[in-house]
Amino acid sequence: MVETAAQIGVLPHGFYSRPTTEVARALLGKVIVHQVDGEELAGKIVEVEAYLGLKDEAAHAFVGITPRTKVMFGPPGHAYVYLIYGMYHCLNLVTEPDGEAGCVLIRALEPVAGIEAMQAHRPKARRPHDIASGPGKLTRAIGITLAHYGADVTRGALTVREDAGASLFEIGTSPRIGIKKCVDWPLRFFVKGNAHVSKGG
DNA sequence: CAATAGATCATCT
DNA sequence: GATGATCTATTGC
Repeated sequence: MVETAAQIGVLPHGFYSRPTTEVARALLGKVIVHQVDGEELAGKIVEVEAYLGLKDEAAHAFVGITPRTKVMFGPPGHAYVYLIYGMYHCLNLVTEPDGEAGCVLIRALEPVAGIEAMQAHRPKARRPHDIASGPGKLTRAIGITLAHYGADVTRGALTVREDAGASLFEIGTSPRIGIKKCVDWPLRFFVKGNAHVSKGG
């Protein structure tokens, strides 16, 4: 890799080696950066959901280790990407120490760099807050695919960085969306009042 | 504005 | 062979 200065502010593995709900809340306000052809496509995380592995019937990792879920049982700070409904990718970040399963689903981003390229990836988005306000939307906007499965998010083209500004915001909590098990667990977290959150804000 | 149907395929049984 | 951690367009109040 050629980047050096570009890696400043990247969150270390230790950031992810903690209880999943703690990491989920801490990820709000952080910035996901995907470098494509020398251009940076970046967005601030404004909505996430925690999936607790073996304790959580709604989590993919609940069924145990399979070719798909094994990355969640490995070391933290890696990407878990999967295809849902045959056409949309979802991006998760692996949490908990090596050997324990857990991940955080990234549900919405507020675009901060490379916005024109993101818009080009999402021709159907009519307004800025339509570009990445949903798990399937953001992966398409910044170009995440199954090729990113298992990628180390502390180095390489896809990274997560500290937020540049010391932004203060309130964290909202709600049940997770689109699942059929553990429907009442309050594991969805979002930046209150932010227009880029998937459900109204 | 709310409800619903259709698109489409990797993964697991 | 069934099933989704979704999005969009369309229909119907």
